[in-house]
Amino acid sequence: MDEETDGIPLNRPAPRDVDAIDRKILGVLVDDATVSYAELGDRVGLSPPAAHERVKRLRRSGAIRGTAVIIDPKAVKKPLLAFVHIDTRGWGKTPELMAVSQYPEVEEIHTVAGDTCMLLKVRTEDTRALEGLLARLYETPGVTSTRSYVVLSTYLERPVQPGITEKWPTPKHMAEPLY
Amino acid sequence: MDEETDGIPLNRPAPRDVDAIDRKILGVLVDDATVSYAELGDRVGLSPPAAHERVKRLRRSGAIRGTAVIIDPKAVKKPLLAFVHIDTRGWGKTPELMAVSQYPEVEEIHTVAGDTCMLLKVRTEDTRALEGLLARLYETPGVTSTRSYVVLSTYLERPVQPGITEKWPTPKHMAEPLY
DNA sequence: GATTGCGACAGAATTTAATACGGCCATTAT
DNA sequence: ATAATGGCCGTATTAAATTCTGTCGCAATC
Repeated sequence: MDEETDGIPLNRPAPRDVDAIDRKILGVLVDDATVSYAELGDRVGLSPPAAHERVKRLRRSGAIRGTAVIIDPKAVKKPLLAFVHIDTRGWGKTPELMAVSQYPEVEEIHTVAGDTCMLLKVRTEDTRALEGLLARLYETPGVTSTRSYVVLSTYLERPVQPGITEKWPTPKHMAEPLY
Repeated sequence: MDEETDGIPLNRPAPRDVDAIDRKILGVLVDDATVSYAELGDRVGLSPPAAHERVKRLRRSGAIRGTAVIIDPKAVKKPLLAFVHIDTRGWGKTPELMAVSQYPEVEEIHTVAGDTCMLLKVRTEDTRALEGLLARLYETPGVTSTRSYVVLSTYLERPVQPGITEKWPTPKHMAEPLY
C-alpha cells in the first residue's frame, strides 16, 4: 500500500521540485550510492531518517531513476568505445533501427539535429567487433551511410550531475537576444 | 588490515577474470544496485554470503568502479543534451581544454579518430546555456571550431552492460582478415 | 597416487544499517 | 488566532550486511 490503492492513484503531496539540500544529496549519491543514511545525513546536515525521507521522495518523484553499479568496460572485454553517426532515408525507418538496442554493445541511441540523423554510442571488444556491428547497421533497411568516431582516450565520463549551471552573461559586443 | 600493511602492498590472489556468474551479478546490479545480497544470491544461484564475496571481489578488482544513482536530467534542470565536436590546433593544447571538465554540464570528454579531434557530451538547461558553453569553448586557446549535435530524442541510454558480444562471422564474399 | 594447501561456498551468529513510529517546531491556510 | 501540514529529530524495531566457522572440490606437490 504505497503507490496506489485499488488502482486509484493517491493524490501525491505536490512533487515539490528539488531544493539545495536535494542537490547536495544527489551530489553525494552520484559519487557513491553505497553511503549509509547516517553518513549521508552528516554530509548534508540532516538526521539519518530525514535524509532517508528525502531520498525516498527523490525516488518517488522520479528524480532518482535508479541505482546502478559502474562497470569498468575493460573488465567485461569492451575496451573499444566509438560514436557512430547514421544517415537514413527519412525518419520513418527507425523501428528496424531500434533493434540494435538489443545488442549489449549499444549504450545510447539518439536522434540529433545536425549533419546526420542518428547517433550511437557503442562499446566493443575490438575493431573487428565494431566492424561486425557496422555490418549489421548497413544491413538495416533505411540506413544509407555511417560515420564512426573511434575514441582514443576518455578524459571524463560521469553520470548526470546535479550541479546547477550558472547563467551565461551576454557579451557586451552582442545584442541581447529576444529569447 | 585489508589493502596493505605498512605501505607494502599485499600480493593479491591473482585477479581472476570475471566468469559467467560474475556477469550475471553485474547484470543484476547494473539494473538495480539496491537489491539485497539475499535476492542477488537467489538470482544467480548463490548463498547471500557467497554473492557478497563475489561483489566484494569485483569491487576490489576494479570491475565495479562504484555505485551511483541515475538522475533524471529533467529533474535537475538539464533537459537539453548535445554532442559537441571540437577541432583544435594540434593535440598539445588539451590541458586548457580539460578545464571544461569542471563544468557540471560536461559529462564526457574524449579524443577521437575521425574528422574531428575531440568529442564532448554536454547537458544544459536550454539552448542559451549551451550557447554559453560554446562561447567558453571558443575562448579556450587552441580551439579552432566546433560542431554541435543537439539531441532531439533519446531512445536508449544505459550504463556499461556486462553482456558479452558475439563474434562476427566474416561474410562469404569477403576475404578473411589477417588480424 | 596420496596428500596438502588453497579458493569458493553454505549455514549460523553477530553487528550494523535501514525502516517505522511518535513527538516537536515552523510555516501556511483557514 | 488557530488548526493543519510538512519537515525534522530521537528512539525503537526490523531487516540486511558482515563476520565467522566448517565443508567441499580442485590443483599443485611430493
